[in-house]
Amino acid sequence: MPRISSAPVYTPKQVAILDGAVRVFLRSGYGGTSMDRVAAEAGVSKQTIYSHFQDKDGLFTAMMEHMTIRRFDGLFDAAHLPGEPADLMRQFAATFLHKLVDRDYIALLRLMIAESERFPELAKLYGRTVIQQGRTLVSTYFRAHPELGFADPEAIAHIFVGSMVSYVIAQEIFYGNELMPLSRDRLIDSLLALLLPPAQP
Amino acid sequence: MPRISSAPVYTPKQVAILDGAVRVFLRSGYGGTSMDRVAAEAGVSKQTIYSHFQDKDGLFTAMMEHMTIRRFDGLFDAAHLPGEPADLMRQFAATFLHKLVDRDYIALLRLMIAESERFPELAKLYGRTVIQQGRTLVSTYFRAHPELGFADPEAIAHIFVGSMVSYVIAQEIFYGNELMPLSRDRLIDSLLALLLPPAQP
DNA sequence: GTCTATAATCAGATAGAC
DNA sequence: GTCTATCTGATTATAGAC
Repeated sequence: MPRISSAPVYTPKQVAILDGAVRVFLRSGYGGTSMDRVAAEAGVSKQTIYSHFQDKDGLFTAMMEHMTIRRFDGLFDAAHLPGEPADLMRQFAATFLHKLVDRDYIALLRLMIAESERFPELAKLYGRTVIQQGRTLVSTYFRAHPELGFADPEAIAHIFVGSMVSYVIAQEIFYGNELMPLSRDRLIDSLLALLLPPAQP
Repeated sequence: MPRISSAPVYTPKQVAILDGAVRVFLRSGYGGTSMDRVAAEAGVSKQTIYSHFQDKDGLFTAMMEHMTIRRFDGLFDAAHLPGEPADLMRQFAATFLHKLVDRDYIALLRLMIAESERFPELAKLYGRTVIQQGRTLVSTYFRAHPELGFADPEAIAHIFVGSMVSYVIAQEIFYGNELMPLSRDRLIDSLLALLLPPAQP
């Protein structure tokens, strides 16, 4: 089965460099990361990095692609299970939110947004791998269940996925948990109440 | 009427510096901005900037606060109009989306997210001024209209506001407009269809 | 292939004249 | 208060030995 993006194959030393780069870039951002720091974190010399990756941009790009593909490859595979829409959608939402509310995931999202103008190809890769894949999966499911009565499955899919993404941004990045708490369960309950109103007898 | 945040008063020269800082920071980010560039853009010398603002961090903080307060002060004031919920909510959504889909607004949002870890007080200011204010306004409206039948008005308010915020992020920052077009009208139509299902006779 | 040492550049911050 | 000129440290990238 062909994938949207294919992951490059890396040698163990390259993986060590990438892992060090992940730790530093995700914590300090692009501008706040020095190649010396990456070298120290990866346990290699700086020249070794330059011999495997073209320059700082090349290392950053490789690391971000690596993370995006690794983290989301297969994320949506388990969602084709049978079952009642209410159960399936609740489980999908809970799994998706659980993946999103994660230190590394949030740092990756923040960095993708931060550098989306300087690295548009990275932003597009992320758009295809995460956002488009999620939205397409959900809208395909909605299309297969016309009894749900959605006139525009893609727009509904965006609302479903997008309110979870914005939840993470509001609560985790903009410190909403301190200012205006809102539990994941409350979000999921209200989402399902909107999408699956109780059937009329 | 007291406001959540009070805007500092700046002299004309300080405003000129801040305006130059806005242009450079929003375009190039924090790390990509040099004080020399800001000085050139503002038409003053670098030392003049340092005499008015403590250092690069201080200038950045002042500029971001300035933008946040200027841009959103009064944004939500006109939303207390009477009218049918369907009309009012459609107009609110259209106005809100129109404000959000704007070059400067998107650049500010991107920069806030990018620097939210290094400048947590800025992120909290943004959370209070934009996100919390929007969510509170909408949930207050929902509470005043119990006939809408929302069990958890705050969660519904998040879904309403959050799907618009994530729409901007997906379509404008992650190049969704090229990969998976979705017009504002389709989003608003589906949002209102979910929130305001046709009344049963 | 990998390391140590170094070159060249750049940016934040300041000194001192006017 | 504002400007020109400068200092200092950090950073990217490379040269050359092993």
